[in-house]
Amino acid sequence: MSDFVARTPKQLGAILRGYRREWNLTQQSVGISCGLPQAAISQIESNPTTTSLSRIYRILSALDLELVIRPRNSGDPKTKW
Amino acid sequence: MSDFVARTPKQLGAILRGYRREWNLTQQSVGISCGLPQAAISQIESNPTTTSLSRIYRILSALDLELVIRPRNSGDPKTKW
DNA sequence: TCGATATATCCGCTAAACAAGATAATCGTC
DNA sequence: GACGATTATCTTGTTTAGCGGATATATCGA
Repeated sequence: MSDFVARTPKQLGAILRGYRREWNLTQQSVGISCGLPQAAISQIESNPTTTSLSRIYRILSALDLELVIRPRNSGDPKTKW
Repeated sequence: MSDFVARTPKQLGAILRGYRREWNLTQQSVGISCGLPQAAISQIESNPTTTSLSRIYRILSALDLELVIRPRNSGDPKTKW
């Protein structure tokens, strides 16, 4: 659990939304804790394609999340080394 | 190995650069394979703070990488569940 | 050290993100 | 259905990323 691959910006937005709801936070409260307006949180959760990295990172820290980069086949048991 | 936490945009850029070099690719070739000018790759590798997610994703796919979101304490052995 | 390759930085222009504020739509609950 | 709370969608003005294209500055090998 608690390890989500975000293969597209939209998936990333959905993941952020999922974590926010898991913590029972509103877009407003998340926005306040990371200095973004509620409208921005809404937009980012639905489609952050054109959003800047800085905004993403602000939300990540507000939700106490981290971002990991790894090769695509990392999760495939057949190609573990 | 091959699992890097990008705690800041700059770290993310450094990780992308590391992977590119591991594959022995130039900024130009990466740029061509993902439709970005070489200058953009350079800028993103050094400090992608203000870069859009779409650009990041384009590079990720060019380098065959994926992005994972997880709680901050995920890597701490003491707090595994 | 020289030459070639690779990387960094600069130009003007356009399109679009961003900020602030307001409002509209939606959801859950009674 | 009505209400409050939450989320989505506008508006206007300002800032800045992104694009193309070119050029400078490393960096590396011979």
